[in-house]
Amino acid sequence: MTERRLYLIDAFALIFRAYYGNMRLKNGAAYTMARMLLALVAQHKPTHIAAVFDRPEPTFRHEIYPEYKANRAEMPEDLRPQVPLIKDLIQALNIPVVELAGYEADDVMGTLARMASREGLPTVIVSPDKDLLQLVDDPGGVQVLNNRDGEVWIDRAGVKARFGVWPEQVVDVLALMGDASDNVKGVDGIGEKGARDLVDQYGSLDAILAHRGELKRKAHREGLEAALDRLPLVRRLVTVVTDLTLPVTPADLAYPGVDMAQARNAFKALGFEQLTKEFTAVGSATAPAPERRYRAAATLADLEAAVAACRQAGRFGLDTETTSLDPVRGHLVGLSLAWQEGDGLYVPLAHLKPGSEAAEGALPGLLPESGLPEALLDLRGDPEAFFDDLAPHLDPRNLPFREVRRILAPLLADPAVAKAGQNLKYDLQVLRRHGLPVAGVGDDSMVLSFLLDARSRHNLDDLSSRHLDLRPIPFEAVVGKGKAQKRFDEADFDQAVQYAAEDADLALRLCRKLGPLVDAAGLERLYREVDLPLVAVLADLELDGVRLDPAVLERLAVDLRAQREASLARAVELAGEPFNLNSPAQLGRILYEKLGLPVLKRTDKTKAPATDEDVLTELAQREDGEIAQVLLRHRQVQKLLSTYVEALPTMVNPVTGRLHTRLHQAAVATGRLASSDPNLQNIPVRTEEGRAIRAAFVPRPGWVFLDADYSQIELRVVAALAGDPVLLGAFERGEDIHRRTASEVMGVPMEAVEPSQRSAAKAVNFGLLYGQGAFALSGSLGITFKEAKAFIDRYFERMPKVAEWIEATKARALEDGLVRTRWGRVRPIPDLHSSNPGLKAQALREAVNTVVQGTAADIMRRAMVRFAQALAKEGLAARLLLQVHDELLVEAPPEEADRVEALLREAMEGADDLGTLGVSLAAEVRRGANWMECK
DNA sequence: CAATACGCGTAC
DNA sequence: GACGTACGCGTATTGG
Repeated sequence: MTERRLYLIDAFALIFRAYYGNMRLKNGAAYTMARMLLALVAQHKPTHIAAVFDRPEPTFRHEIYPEYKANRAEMPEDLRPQVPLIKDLIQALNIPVVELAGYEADDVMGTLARMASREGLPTVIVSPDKDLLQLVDDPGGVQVLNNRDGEVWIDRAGVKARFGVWPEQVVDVLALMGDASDNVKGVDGIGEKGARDLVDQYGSLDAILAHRGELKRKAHREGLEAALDRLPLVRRLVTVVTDLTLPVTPADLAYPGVDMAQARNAFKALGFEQLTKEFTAVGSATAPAPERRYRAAATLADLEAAVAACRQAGRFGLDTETTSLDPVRGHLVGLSLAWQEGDGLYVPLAHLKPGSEAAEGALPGLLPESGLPEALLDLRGDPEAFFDDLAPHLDPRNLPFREVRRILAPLLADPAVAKAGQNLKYDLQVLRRHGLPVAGVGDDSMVLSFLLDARSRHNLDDLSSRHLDLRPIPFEAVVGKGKAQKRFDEADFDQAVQYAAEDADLALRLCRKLGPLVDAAGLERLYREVDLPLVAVLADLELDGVRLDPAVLERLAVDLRAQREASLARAVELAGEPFNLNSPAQLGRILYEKLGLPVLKRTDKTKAPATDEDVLTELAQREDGEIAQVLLRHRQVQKLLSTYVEALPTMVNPVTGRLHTRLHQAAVATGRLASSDPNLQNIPVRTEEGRAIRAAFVPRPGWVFLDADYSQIELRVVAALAGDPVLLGAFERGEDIHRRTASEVMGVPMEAVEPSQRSAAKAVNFGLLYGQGAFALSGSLGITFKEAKAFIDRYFERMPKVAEWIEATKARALEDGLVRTRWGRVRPIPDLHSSNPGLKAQALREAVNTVVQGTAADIMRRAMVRFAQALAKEGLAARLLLQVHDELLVEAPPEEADRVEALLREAMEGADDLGTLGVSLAAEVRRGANWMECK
């Protein structure tokens, strides 16, 4: 018999969470609410339960304080109609709905909880709202279940731990800090932290008031003095009422359990197909779990049998579990193999003993500050020694790493056995760092999904529900969320097994499903010859990293900090008061309210007066514009310092001494790669000062950098796709394309083109790629709209094929609702048929730009694969370090430099071998002792 | 405290 | 309305 307990659901709080968690589906809030309640009922088997709602009528709080909740936004349009549906749904689940006019759900729950306590019935309040912590009372009394972050139970000690004070002190804290969302003002100068500290120190609000003259902080003393009259009212507003007269008693809330048929009818009426199906099954009172054959390997013989089965199958799903999402941090905790659908074997390697002290620093072999496994990072360390050190802390259910490695290594390294995974790049990196190199990347569900639709989401959860109609165990369900989040090696063992084995199974199933779709879409070659081999190329690139010389940046930092201080001082002097130069809001007040400068532009979202570079440049021209000038300089310096000069050195990996960026293959809708942590695709180059940062990027000692740029690759793509003879001719003759454009459009001979004419032509050429209009061109060139329009018109007159191609591309996009690159990569563009003319125009620009940018991106991907293959074939030591859209950075030993340069040029210039473009590609290679010298 | 939004600025 | 694709920093707000 389960323990008697009353569960009180804070209905609106959960509904809002359900709503924001599932906005995309029609009736998404109702659906998610149903799922949450079913999970709660299945997991906790409550003996008593109620869903408590707020009523729309004003409450006693409005009566004693008219402004109560006056700032509340209306309920979202698409949520309001769901509320009655949700009420019906809850009742269909046999859960009683309780509400009382004039009082909020909090008060009803408070009263019910107190009544239950008196009857000896323990109560659990399910809510993320901190206000309810005041009701907590144990042992055997009231607990709060915050199921926002996984599941967090909060008892008296929990309130103290999370909120800093005991439950009976919560109202005092709330009174001091107020509640912005209810429009209740607390004490000026006291925020949440201040309130907690004060109550903790003095014990209660009354005690604080009695000692208000002695408080340390002036702001606290003055704030309290000013709020003295208001505080009793505030305290009453935030206090939950526990003595209402209710039409129900806890005994009335006994829970009979879900009635399958009744629930099924409700789900069906709401159109929840999956749930309807689940509840159609005969049998138990709760939703039947789909059959899982997921288990952990208990012995090495289990593993050996699995390896044999994988070999037999010729391909298997592979997934690794680690202590960190960052592929160059953390260590292997286990790995999963799945060789037939529905099965999955998890191999546990480094799960900690339950309840063992798992503080990061306490684990042997981890660098104390970063938690990095030292032995594993530089690829030369000894992973087995690391696991030996770990052994005393490990759960006995783990298998010994040394033996597992011996058994698995040949399978993983065998290119004839295909590995299927979700984001295999990550697994490749983790395994290689543990002395388990992988060959035979057979399929990657993330890469497949990206090829089919570059716009959608590609994580395992989304893919599984979209393509398999399965909802995998959420990662958070295993490790928790927020403060209570654990590392994977600390998670519950059995849950970890299910989660991990499922991932390998799902990846295998997704690849089986998506592979044929990619083939059917005519994308097989793009997948097999570009995107799939790119996975291993990027894995290596990221692991290699690039060397950074911190001394270069430190010198730069000293100089820039001095400049920043000087401009700060001058700006404050000109403003007449101190302010935060980094705050556009504060800056706006100074510029436009205090100094009375004219507002030239407003921001898009909030219509606040803009303070961007354009505006400041304009203001700087004025007599009283010195402050704008100073700010421009400050902005530039601050940007360089905060984003690059001070940030980059902190991201250097302490073991490798190198910067390991991440390159994302399935991130950019056009097919470009994206770089992050740090982003090395936006290192400054335009200004001299910014460029100096590139001098800190250096090859390993004794080696050289080779840096290769595609020349005008996007314009070449346009020329080829449009078949424009003027542009194609210019490229074939190796001419300066902007000069040629100027010559054609302005009707002057090539040698007579003025620099200003060339730069105008250059602007038009770039604008072309983005679908720029005359208005924007006039702005960027500082000419009139009329002049710009005439310029563009003449451009298309001289190059009519380009105009035709643009129109044809738009027409095709409108017909298909999507665009494709030269090699078939797909990007759906939903707004193409928008009734909003602005959105539609934007969609058309996106369509044209995507074909150009995406085709160039495909070519660059292919070039990277070709180059990596060439290096491997010739057994060279040179390494590919970075890709910046049209540029590849390589480091090589000096004796390899000539050969590598030839290979690099060949790889890039011949990279349209998947479907000839019809224009020659040109790559320019430079050498240098640092990245700056390569420009 | 953390997550999120915003304004801004860097790259190609 | 009027130029496409990204990522990151600092500030300010929110958390229902």
